[in-house]
Amino acid sequence: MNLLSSKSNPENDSPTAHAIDGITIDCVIFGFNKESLEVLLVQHAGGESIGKWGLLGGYMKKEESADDAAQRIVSELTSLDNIYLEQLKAFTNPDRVPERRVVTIGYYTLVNREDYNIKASLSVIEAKWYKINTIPDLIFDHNEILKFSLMQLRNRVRQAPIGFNLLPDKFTLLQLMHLYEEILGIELDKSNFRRKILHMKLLVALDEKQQDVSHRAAKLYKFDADTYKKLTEKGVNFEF
Amino acid sequence: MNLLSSKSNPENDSPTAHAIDGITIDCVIFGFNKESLEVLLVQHAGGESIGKWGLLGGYMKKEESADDAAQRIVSELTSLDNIYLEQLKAFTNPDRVPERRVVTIGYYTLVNREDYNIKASLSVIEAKWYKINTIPDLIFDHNEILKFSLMQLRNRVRQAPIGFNLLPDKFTLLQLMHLYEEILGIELDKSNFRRKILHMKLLVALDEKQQDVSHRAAKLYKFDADTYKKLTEKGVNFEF
DNA sequence: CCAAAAGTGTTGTTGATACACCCATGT
DNA sequence: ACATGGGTGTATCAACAACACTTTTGG
Repeated sequence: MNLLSSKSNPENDSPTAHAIDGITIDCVIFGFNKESLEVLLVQHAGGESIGKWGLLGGYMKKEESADDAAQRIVSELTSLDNIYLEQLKAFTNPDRVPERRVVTIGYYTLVNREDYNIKASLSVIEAKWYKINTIPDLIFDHNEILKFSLMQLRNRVRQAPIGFNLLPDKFTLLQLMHLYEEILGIELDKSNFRRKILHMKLLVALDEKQQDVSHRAAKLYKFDADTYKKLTEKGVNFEF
Repeated sequence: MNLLSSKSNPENDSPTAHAIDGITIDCVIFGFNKESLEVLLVQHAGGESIGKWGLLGGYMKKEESADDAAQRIVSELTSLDNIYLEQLKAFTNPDRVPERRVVTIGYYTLVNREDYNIKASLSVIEAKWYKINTIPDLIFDHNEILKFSLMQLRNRVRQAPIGFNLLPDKFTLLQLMHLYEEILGIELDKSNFRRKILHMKLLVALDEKQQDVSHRAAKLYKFDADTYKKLTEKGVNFEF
């Protein structure tokens, strides 16, 4: 009756015939600078495509999960811990890497550039921020991974307040608005944005104002993660 | 300067130290029956957990992509081609399978039960539909994969009309409404649902009615994929 | 005083929600 | 005639878009 036998659950099979050359992790690291969304790329050091830029990557070790591997790889470069990290998907095209069969699991992360800058000097890999619309030709399928991550970011940002991870702890409403404008590629109305975002009760107004600006100083706010958790069950709508 | 050397792009490294035992594909196959959402599970035939149910799975071959592998594996069981299939993510917990290091790439698919039933007899694996809220204990981390796929389905169904893949070509508005009610776990107002869905112009009214029902026969509709493609750029909102 | 950005108020329109009601058909 | 689901109409309310306006501050 069961001609396919154990094929129905192949994780029990002997794997010899199916082994591949390895699994890597590649991370799209997003940052926000003034008014533009940027990505951290690293210099390709060895191998056949020397000199080209690519995403930060590394091998997944046998005894760690992909999430752990991604956290490790990112903190090796940036010294940042506990950053927002989310898996994109596995990229498995058989000829995505010449000669060998390497599957990569894509991740994207949102970092606060202010935190990053403090510790960037610890890094020993050549790394550089690129604006989202001036990305060069990258190694392997990294352009594809990047494109996918942008799509994912645009989707996720509408459903959860992940955008806050790109900003400093204290920010103005217009900074936040510019962030959304840049990520979503749309223009927003100042007045309507204020009303909507304040209505959500996710922001806490601080007793502080901007310093050293040549115009009226704006009030600073911080994101209230606790309130968010309480609201999150009902589903918050970040459509702008 | 570049102490980490080629580590920055590990896909160029020798893979020997990192090789894992294999990559499998596991598919959550969703179907819709009368008023309930169901999942197709298969009997675990060999290995240590004999007799247990699990997701349909198979090895990814060295020369195929994960998408191709998933299509192949599903059509081997159901004889269905060209079904709606989407990658969930990679599941990589180091001890998700005892003894060996097997990473699986999860997929979910939406099938039309009417099509499926016709050809089900070709299958040689024990397979059975389970209602979404009566799922037994599954092998490995398959319960986790299933849970994740449900979450994903609920999210995706709000943003694109993928739900249609679960219905026959011709359906009534109330069938469609029940589908959304079941997937999202909410109650909908008949009148408001009609208005909203017809407003979208994604449905084409057919010159046909239900047959053999013991009440007023409802008009049949079909989904218009062309109109959807035209509308899809502006973003269609399937929030109910 | 002017530029530039912060911040407030008003108004028309749209769309969601709730609910009442009529219609067609098989038993 | 009545049960069952199919299908229509309407009043109310909340959210959003557009846009005009006032306030604060540095140069």
